[in-house]
Amino acid sequence: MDHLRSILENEAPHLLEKRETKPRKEGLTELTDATQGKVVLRFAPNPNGPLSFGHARGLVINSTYRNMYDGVFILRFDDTDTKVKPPMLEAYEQIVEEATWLTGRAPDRVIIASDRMDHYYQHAEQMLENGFGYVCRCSAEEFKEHRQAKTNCPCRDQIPSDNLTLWKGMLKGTYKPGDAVVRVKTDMELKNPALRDWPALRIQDTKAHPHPRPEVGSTYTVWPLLDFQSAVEDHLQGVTHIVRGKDLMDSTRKQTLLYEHFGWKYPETLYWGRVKVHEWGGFSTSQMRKDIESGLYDGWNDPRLPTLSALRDRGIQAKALEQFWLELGITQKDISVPLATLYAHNTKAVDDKAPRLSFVRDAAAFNLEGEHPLDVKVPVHPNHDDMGWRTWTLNEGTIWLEADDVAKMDVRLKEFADVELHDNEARITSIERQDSHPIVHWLPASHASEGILLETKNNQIQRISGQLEHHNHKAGTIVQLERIGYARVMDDGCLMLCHETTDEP
RNA sequence: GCUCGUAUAGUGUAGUGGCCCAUCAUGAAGGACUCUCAUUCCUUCGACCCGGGUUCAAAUCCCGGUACGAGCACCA
Repeated sequence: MDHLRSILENEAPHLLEKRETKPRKEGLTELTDATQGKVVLRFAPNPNGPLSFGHARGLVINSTYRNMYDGVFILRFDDTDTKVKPPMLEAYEQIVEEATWLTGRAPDRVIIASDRMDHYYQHAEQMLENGFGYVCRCSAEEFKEHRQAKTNCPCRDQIPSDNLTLWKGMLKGTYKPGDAVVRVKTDMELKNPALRDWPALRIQDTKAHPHPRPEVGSTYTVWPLLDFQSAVEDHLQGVTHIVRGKDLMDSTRKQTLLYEHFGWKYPETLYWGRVKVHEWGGFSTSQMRKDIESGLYDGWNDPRLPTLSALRDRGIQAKALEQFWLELGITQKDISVPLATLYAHNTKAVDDKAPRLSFVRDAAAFNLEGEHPLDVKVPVHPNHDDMGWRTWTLNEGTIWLEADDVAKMDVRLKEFADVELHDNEARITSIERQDSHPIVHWLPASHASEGILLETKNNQIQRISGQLEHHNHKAGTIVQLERIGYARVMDDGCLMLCHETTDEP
């Protein structure tokens, strides 16, 4: 090897020079077949509750692609189930608002499936007329057997006119839920059992389970299933690219078969794997809904819940969520991530703007003894003089110290003086800083009031009481409590810790 | 069971046959700066699932195994 190297050095030294390393890929991978200005993307959450952490991925990825290609981003409500996953009326508005907050702009288009039933009916009829769909009157169990045995169900051979008659019957309310369903004719021999003559529309009892939107209510009893509704709508909206979870891979295959029947071109599709968060495990919208109704949680923005509104109320910035999801990209791997990663992004988003504030937990009172200047001036932000100063006037002698710091005996009151602690006395030993005194945060009693810091820990909300520095930050401001962490101002006396601490093992 | 998918440091991620004794972030440990246990900066730690094959050359291509995940709903 060394010999070869020396030969090369003499004969062709340029071969030994290191070539420039390829730059690391930045941002999302390019979409295939994407033309600037011609890309149409959509994200379709079920409005059966407000958005949660996982939904942020769909929003961030799709809207980032929208921006990359100067395309169109559609927010679509797939609200076609009134019984198993009934929509929540308030969620429609809230989701649009949350999506706007997260992506920094309103969706280019908002589509509500329950407004567009006529389109789905038309396409169902077209399907029956052209013989690539049929009305199946088998029970779910009966059909399941056909699917497994790869045998055609008797309804499959009905001629279009008979199917149309049955379809009219479905619309008129002749059948009850489960009595009739419209199927897409694929092939019962297909390798993947999920694709064999899949159901496209079914009957729902909207008298017993009305749609929560008053303009829809009990108007319709025949409803499209996701695979059909979504496929037709994607075509009508001219969607060019779909990015979605890989649990929907079979959905793509079903829909591609439908597109072939209609003679449409299916959008380019990308998938991501499942994401779990260490600290949260599994949460489903319907489970959260139950737990809120039963009183286990205070509401959708309960800080223990992984909803977007809860995260937002805890002071997680849209930018941090965006960075977090972009960093994960769109791999199909199933992953489990710690919240620490999100918090690291949030710290970056928040620190430079966060005013500093003192909060003394489990405050112990001390009398200040000794000579000292009357005023203490502390910066609002150590790196930004232009953010101003906090001035504390020490006309009274009482100061607050954290219970945990009291044990240290000799401490440096941050930005002020070294003191010795005896009983309830804090005797000033030096105004100048002496080495080796641990620096602690503190407050003069005249500039502090009783306050509460809320922290989510082990799925509990801890209320930490203490003395909070007087301030006039508006509710919603993210401050940094010195030596504690970032917190969001709830109201004058109450703060919420942004990044909960984890107990050391 | 059938079908489909994925496997790179503790956690994520880059890498599409030679730029790779493998990138970046996060994490952990140490340090500098700092009158915060913050921010910023520096250093260190640590990985190509296993076994075959193709090739002059494999993290990368092929086959097999293993592990994990998803779908097989008249839910989305």
